Amino acid sequence: MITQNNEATYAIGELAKEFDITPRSIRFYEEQGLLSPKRTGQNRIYDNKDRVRLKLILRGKRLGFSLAEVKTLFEMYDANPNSAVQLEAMLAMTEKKRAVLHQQLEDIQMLMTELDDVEARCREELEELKRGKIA
Amino acid sequence: MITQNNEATYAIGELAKEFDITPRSIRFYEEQGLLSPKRTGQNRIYDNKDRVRLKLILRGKRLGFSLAEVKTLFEMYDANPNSAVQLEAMLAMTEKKRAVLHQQLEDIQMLMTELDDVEARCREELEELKRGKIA
DNA sequence: AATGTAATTAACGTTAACGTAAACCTCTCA
DNA sequence: TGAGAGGTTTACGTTAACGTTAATTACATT
Repeated sequence: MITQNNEATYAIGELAKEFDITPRSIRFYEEQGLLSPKRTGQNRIYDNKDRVRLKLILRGKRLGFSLAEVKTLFEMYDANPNSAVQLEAMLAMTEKKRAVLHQQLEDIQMLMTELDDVEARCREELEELKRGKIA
Repeated sequence: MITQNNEATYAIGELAKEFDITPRSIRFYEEQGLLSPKRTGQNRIYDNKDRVRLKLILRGKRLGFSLAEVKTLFEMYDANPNSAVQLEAMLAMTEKKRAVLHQQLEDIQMLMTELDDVEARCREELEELKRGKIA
């Protein structure tokens, strides 16, 4: 879709298809204060800045950030774009996330070890059953 | 607590303390059909079998099983204790869980790589800011 | 005019595992 | 006898990120 002043705009369905999400999700992001597209009457019209924001939202999600976290990042950026403060806040968040991931890695590895144990015991008992030791 | 016939029993608060959970949790497990203690009037009285069950519930949770999954394991075991069928069902569940964990491991490792990228870019921009290239 | 496609708002539903009152009983110890 | 400790049931609240109607509107095509 092209408007008079040569600016690309998008309908909600277009963005939804492009990023493989539902329109419901996009409206939800708006409801949460992460997007604020223009309107044509009732219909939402997204411009390039909106599209970039949406991209950033999805990227943040892939990185394991909650929508609330993405929102605070946006707010910091809007208040003070590309400042040292903003960049350091970003670093702080990635550090925090990294710590969480590290903990999760350890948890999962412990679980796997425990699963190994449980499996081993199961297999032993099955062997005994087959040999008729119990049955 | 000791009864006439020399069988150890437990009040809900005792078990809660021993396993470091709340009485509410224990009641919830009962509500979900995972426990069925005797009663003295209204009060719940847990015997050794109940205590073992509770232990197994918590162990299952540590292993990443949902209460619903633990319940099906219990039901299978109750129907046919220590049978090959039961043991193989257990193995099937641990295998499934192992696959999930493996996927999670990969996801987390990808996230960490992405975080590395983001961090590196942040640090570069910070450097530029310090050198006054932008400011 | 009828049909189809895409959009809108509002609001309840979903999942898991409890947390959190509220209002009550009941025993024990000082 | 009065305070406190611990027990009970019932039932709504919590969290996140949407899914899923429903009822309506608007535009385009046939």
